[in-house]
Amino acid sequence: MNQSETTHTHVLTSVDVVVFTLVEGVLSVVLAQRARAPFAGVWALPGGYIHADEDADAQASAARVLRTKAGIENAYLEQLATFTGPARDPRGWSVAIAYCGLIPQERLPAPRAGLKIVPVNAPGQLPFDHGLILQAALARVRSKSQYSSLPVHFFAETFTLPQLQQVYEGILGEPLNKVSFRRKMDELGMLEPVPGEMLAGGAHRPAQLHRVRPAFRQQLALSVRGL
Amino acid sequence: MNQSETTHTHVLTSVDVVVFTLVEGVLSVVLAQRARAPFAGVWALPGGYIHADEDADAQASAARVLRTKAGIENAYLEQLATFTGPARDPRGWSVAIAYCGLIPQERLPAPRAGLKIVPVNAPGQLPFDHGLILQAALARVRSKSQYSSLPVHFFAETFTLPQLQQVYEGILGEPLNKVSFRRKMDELGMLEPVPGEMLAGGAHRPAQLHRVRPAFRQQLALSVRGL
DNA sequence: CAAATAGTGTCTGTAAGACAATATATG
DNA sequence: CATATATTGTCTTACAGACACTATTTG
Repeated sequence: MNQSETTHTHVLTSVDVVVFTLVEGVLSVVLAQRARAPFAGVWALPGGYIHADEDADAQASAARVLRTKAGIENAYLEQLATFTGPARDPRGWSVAIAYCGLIPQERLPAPRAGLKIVPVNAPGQLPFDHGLILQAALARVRSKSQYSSLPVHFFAETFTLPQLQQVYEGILGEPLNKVSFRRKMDELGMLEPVPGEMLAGGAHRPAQLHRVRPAFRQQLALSVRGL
Repeated sequence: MNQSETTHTHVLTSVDVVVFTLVEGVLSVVLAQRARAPFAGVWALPGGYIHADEDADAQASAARVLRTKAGIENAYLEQLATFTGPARDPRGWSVAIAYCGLIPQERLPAPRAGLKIVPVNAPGQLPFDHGLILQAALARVRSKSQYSSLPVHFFAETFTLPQLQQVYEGILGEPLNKVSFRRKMDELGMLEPVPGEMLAGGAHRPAQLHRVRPAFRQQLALSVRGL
């Protein structure tokens, strides 16, 4: 071995997770208060070191971090990007594998100290490069919402098409055509009506409840064109 | 600090680079022969450890690895994904930040021992999870070629629209409509004709040479719809 | 001028959005 | 029945692909 191969200087390797949820239609992100230095007491994205002895891969690390530091389980997770360099963490050259998560609000744990949900438009000042990571996650969610079924992960079991459309509109920040939206959802073929289940919500016709077809539960449906 | 934070078990952190080029219209990938264990002598994706003392970030590591292990400079690089886990490298739990690169064939170094360019369809058996990484890179290039200007990075300075269309067709593996292709390229607004420069290539009308507008040199033009 | 490829004009079909009609709840 | 929202039908418009025509070179 020559020197360049033996000098694999150790770098700090961690995961950071951006978990989105919808709070009354507003796209929001989960922040956790840091327990220790650096930035002790500061609100930040949930993150932590990889535990080589227990994590099957970095996504498992992300799930573990969410569970232990935020009490969150069963979020939909996908890898976002990896943020690296000598300056992003004061402890030294670091690698942060960032994950992007979606979860319905009702699956979040009860409000607790050290955990808060804030609108993505006003996250406050974030430590490290967490502001950058948040922006990247936001761009990812908005981008994928234009051509995939990603937003269904904001719902637990069943939902109506008008509810789903509202969620898409909340994420994308623009109104969508009702007919086109329903046509698209129909073409994606990923939803099915729950027989006999309607959501009555006022002095008007109730809406049909839908759910994700089992075959699509773990995967996303991608549309070739936009929604 | 509690135990879970002090036990940030060290993991091996490296970069792997998938560099694509076109060899007579065939999408091909650069492989380097491994100099040392594990898999000494085996053909693999160029890769190496991050050097915290000299790399500004992981992309700089990837550029350095390409330069030192393959003699490649000035490739267009973008981060692909990060591959992790205890099993992908026999040395232990590892993190490989994978990059995807594009380069025109004429910018590749002269043929040398320990370096080869093989068609993506017949890369041979690759060590680690490099087969998986290659497939992911391939999917990325094909996907982005459907809605972005990514393939212009297979050309050095100037090219004709028919040449560019052939490249898109080679990557996507299907013929494209000439009129639609030119309309799209025009809409993207990223190309400009080189005044007076034509490519005469036979007993027929010569083609106008184009180049990427300076403003788009370092970025991609994204089309909302497909090409 | 014949042949070959470059580049353009135009038609047609498909898909998205606008508009509006119908359906079904509550009070 | 008045009202409000769900759901569906239909028209219009925009855009991608098919087709064909013109342009320009070599031999």
